[in-house]
Amino acid sequence: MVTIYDVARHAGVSAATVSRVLNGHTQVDPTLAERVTSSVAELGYRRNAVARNLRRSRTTLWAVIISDVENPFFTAMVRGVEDIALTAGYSVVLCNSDENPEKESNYIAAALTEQMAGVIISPSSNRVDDVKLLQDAGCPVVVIDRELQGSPTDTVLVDNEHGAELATTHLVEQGYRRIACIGGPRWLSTATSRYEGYRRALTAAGLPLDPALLRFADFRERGGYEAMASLLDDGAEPDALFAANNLMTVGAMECLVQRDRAVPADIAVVGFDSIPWADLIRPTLTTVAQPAYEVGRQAGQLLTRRLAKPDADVTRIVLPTQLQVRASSLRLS
Amino acid sequence: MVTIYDVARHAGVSAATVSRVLNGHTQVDPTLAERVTSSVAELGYRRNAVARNLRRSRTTLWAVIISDVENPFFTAMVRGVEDIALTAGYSVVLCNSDENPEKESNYIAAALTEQMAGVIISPSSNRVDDVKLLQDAGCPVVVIDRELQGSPTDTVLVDNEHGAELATTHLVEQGYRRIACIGGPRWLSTATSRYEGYRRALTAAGLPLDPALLRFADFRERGGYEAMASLLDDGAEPDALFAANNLMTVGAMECLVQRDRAVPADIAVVGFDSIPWADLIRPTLTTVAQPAYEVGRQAGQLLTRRLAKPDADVTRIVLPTQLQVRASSLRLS
DNA sequence: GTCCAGGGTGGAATCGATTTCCGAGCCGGT
DNA sequence: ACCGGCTCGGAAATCGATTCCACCCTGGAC
Repeated sequence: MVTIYDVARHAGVSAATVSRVLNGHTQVDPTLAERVTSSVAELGYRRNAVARNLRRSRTTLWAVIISDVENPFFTAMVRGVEDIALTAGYSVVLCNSDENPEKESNYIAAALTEQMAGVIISPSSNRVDDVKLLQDAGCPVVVIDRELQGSPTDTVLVDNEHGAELATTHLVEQGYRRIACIGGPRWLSTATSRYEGYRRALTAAGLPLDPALLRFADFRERGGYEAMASLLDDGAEPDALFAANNLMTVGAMECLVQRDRAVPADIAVVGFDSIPWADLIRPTLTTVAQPAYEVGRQAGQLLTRRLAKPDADVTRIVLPTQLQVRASSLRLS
Repeated sequence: MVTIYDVARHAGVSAATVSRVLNGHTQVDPTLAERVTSSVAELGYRRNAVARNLRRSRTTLWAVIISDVENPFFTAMVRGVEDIALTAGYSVVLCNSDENPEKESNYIAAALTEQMAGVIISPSSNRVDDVKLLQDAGCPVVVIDRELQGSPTDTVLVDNEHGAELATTHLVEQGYRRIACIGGPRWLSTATSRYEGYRRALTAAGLPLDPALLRFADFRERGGYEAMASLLDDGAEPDALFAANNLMTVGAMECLVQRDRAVPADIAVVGFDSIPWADLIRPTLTTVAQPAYEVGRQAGQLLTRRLAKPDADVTRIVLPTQLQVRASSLRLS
């Protein structure tokens, strides 16, 4: 393995000079600099980032800890983070916590021991401890998608409550009266906000909040499927459904397809968060679209800002959601 | 920041002993060990992985360089890699090359400078140079999904040619005669193999290979859309389509929907690689399913094996594909 | 009682880069 | 000719862990 000393010897300078040329902080005689760069090329030298990071006691890596790699929302978001990271000279390490608090803790511990420059996380639990751990260790953190109570942290969210309210109101306006809701895990702020939006829309419309029409699942496809099945089996007779995330919407739809319930004739459906290729699904799905990529970008920008100014005020960004009406929620005349 | 020396001082032992306790390689007096562990807990010590990696000149990180995070095939595969990595004591760093050879080169360079323990890559070009670079530096590499000519490397593939042949033959058997093909970038082995399978099936059936029915796109949704549009606009009059990957299938379908071409009545469709929620798409899509998760697992296992035995023989694993017939390819009677 | 084997421990070197500190050389002004 | 100030290069310290090596101590063999 060729080290900086080999380069120095080959170029007839000291290791310090090689380092200076490589990092370009201070002035170096152009002649020497030229000798150094050509020696680097000739020997095929690549600097050892581990040694470098140790000495500088910081890295150029961001850990992005997301709760589900297979959810298109998160992958789109990661793209947004990546684009910011690259322009700011950082690389992104993607960690998949799989909605599992234990895996999440492990990744956080790893981020600390690996001296990551910063962490962007969508917490899968509302344990504040882990995030606190990072902050106490001086590691900048940005929380995305889900709000964390208790410790002030830079956060990027979408307007979940308003989105859910729009979706539900839309169903009301279409004339649906028995609007069921498949909510997410109660400990996630996204789930509670979306449920709250649903509730608000119902009361605003003067409709009762019927517990028989409520189910809470796990934000996964299978959970959505089972919640829908239970709604149908228990005879709650919903005429419409609001599902609180994309995967559960899909699961619910699959259940409806399997049981030959026509959408929207028998049951109208609105989902939260868009679904790839929503146009190919029949009927096309009405969804509350979230600016996933933009969430990632904003989180990236927040992190770069905090890296530059560790003591800046804590920021909380809320991005708007948008109701995209398609066929699945329209009242057939 | 608390270091191993702080722990040593607090526990009244030497740093060497602390290290021995932490790593558990050699025997340490249980009394001392106990003192060390409680000091670690009390001081909240976390070992500095950067320093550790420098000294041991190896890390416990795998870089997984995939060509598109937003393609469900790759995310499923990553899950497979992850599961193996975790049990083997490694962490996975996911890098998204975005089918961009330059980004890919950057990630490879980063993997080298960061002293990654190993790399799993789905190359977005057929430049062997980059992969050679890794191997020359002694960094174990496993190539997945796409074959790389020229240098022997552990590889995990699926049986692309056979899968494509099955798909095309199926269309032939359904009575279609003007079967179009939207292929992928010619420099990717997946694209050429799938095209080859298509070609073989046609000649086996005694059908001509009509250039008017051929398009080559970029494995992306937009590319599939445009290829389909061009097939329709140029009056090639296909009665069926074989699309060489999932995203292009979706793009083509979107084009067909937009132009009111009924599937399969006007044009039958078979896609390579499955699509999430294929059951919700109308008509349901016939696809060649790949064992994405299993590809990842096998790649992970190959990597652990090579890490254990750097000189083991090069392995090439080919996993089977499977035709899943759904509505989009059936001849309506 | 002496010697030897061997487990357990601490001191110090080491990994490969960065960065501080200091001295050498050069320039222009007096 | 001398001096102050400035630029640039090199020697050496440093980051925080691991690990080699030397030493001590204990117990068993003779």
